[in-house]
Amino acid sequence: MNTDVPSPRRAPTLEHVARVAGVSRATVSRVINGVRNVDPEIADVVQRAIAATGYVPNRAARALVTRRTFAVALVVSAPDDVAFEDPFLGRAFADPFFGRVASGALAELADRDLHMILMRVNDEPARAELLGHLRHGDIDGVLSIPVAGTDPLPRMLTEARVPVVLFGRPADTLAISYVDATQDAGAAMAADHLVGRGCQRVATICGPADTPAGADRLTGFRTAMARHGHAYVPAVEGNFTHDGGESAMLALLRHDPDLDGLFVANDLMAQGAMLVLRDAGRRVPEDIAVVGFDDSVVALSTRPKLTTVRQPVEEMAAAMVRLLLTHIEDRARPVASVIFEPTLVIRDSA
Amino acid sequence: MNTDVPSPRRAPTLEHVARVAGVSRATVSRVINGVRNVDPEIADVVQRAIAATGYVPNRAARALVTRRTFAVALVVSAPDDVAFEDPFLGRAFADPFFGRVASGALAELADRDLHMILMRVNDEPARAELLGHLRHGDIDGVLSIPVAGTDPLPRMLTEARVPVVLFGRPADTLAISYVDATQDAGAAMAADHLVGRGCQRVATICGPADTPAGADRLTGFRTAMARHGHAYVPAVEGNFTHDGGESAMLALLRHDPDLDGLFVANDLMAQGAMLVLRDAGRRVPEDIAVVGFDDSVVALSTRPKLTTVRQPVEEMAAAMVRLLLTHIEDRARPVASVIFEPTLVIRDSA
DNA sequence: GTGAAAGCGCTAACAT
DNA sequence: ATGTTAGCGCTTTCAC
Repeated sequence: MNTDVPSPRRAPTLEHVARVAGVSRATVSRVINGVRNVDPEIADVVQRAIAATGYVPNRAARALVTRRTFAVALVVSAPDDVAFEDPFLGRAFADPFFGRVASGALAELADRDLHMILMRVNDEPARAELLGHLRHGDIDGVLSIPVAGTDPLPRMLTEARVPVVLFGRPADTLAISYVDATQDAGAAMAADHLVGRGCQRVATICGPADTPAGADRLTGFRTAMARHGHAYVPAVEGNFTHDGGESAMLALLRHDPDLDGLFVANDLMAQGAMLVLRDAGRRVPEDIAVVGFDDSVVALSTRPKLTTVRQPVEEMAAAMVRLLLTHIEDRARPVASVIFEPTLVIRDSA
Repeated sequence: MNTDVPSPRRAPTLEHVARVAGVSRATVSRVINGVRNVDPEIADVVQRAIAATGYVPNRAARALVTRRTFAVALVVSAPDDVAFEDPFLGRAFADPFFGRVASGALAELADRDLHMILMRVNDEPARAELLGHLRHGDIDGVLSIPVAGTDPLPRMLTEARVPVVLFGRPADTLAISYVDATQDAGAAMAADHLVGRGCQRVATICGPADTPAGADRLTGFRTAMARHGHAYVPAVEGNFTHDGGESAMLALLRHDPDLDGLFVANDLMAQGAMLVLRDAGRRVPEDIAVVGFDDSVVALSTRPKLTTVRQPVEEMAAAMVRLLLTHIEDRARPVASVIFEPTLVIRDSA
């Protein structure tokens, strides 16, 4: 192995490695990409040359020929009428939920040397641009976190036949891959727990009816309550924000002042609701037991600490990555979904 | 203009556009990159051809020759001993603060068609990899959010002479560009406000001494209090988390039970502190006035709502992007910093 | 099993 | 002012 090749000031290329190893570029390329047809002896020399030169493949060059960029987009998408300055969406990145998704996906991507490009799309030009990137091969696929049920992006992505995985089932019936948790089962756990501790007058603050998560949690909760003999459960819809939780709680209290159990469709709203309950002189859990959903960081910052249904968001995000990769590697692969089971985390509020 | 060129099933290339427009690739390239030497007439024909074909430049090809990828990394970095599962860092992405930075930077980048790659680096391999990407030209530059003062990354980036901008001034004296707010001035506003409303026994929950923000806010606060005749201000250090705020408040109360004013170095800790105060039977602001720092979303979810020093985080992040671009465009450009002024947002806690 | 050679789509000299 | 040409660094037939 020829060791006195001058080290270039630019990053070493395949060519350099090849010269150092005394072989051709093609062989080095084969070694790097793990193609079988390589003599172990030669492979070894090449490996040493790679180490000696500190060679790292150039992504752009590789992307140009393979038509894969080894980058996926994590997109937070919303319909046109939802501005990211809205309380609902302004939260998008600030929301602990988003942080967990990003975190889980990142861990899985980093292991594979894939880059994660963060994008926010909430208007037609942005959607067109995203599609352009995909079609053009600037991005290999997309992990999408839809924040509203009316978002047109999932359908566009599906029709463009582009690798995509959604967080949560799509609002419309769509042939699209997604990762979700059994929202209804989670809500049922909340119901069982509330009933189990003896609550008789139970209500719920549910999520927006046009979001699958909102709808499923409400249905699951009502079904389980019915099973326990509570045919009717008062529900007020909130928008998944802290303030939304406050207003919903106010409305609920006005209507049913003697509640002794409450299921809130996410922790942020539960936090708001608990503030209102305290202002109203209700003790939690003595007067009214409260169960949230998500197990986000805010569940630990309520007083008392929030009992809540935990979604394994990080693992779900990791699963999204794995699923997306199968689609990227085989464009013909049929859509699939991966469903996780939530768990009840019992703390002090119920 | 030749319009009957068959549309390729692959994304159109410069070549296609050139054929449609009846000119050479070079000319099309020139109009796309806004090089002057183009006949307005021809430029117009080319523009139409671009529109007709739906042409979008291929990033990989462009990156290969220009040695610019038009992508910057937003890195959340920490020293080796800080695991991202720590309460301190687990927050990283979940922290509303991070969300604001990402949001502000993204807006500025999107306007320029630059991609934002999210990275988390908290060990040596990750640091080496990041440096490799930079040196290799896989990434044009980095926006760094250091979460602890002892982080070695800023120095490494500086020494590698790579385009980088920090959020907040570096912990060490380093020739590095950064964007910051006048932390001491912000803390002084809190002091003035507390003294202005008549507080006599004032303490502070400060941030980690090894973070510039923590240190500056403490110094600024003490200096301003001294100016008002309060030579000594009790301080307990917290770690910028909700729980940290709780423990610090507990310690403070044990030591100085009769406080009537409190400055907390960030909103998250203020939230925790207020919970402890309530448990201790202290009314805010009647018994003790509380001022936070940041004006993050949690400032609106405390009871009473938190009076706090606002940092214009989104604008600061946008400034980081602009500063970074100057470094990317001119590698020899001397380091610079941009400093913003915080403002006091008066709500109900003080 | 290995090398030679062609190109991926683009920009930037260099000619004209 | 425009076209021609030579690569950027890599993968991938296709010969051998």
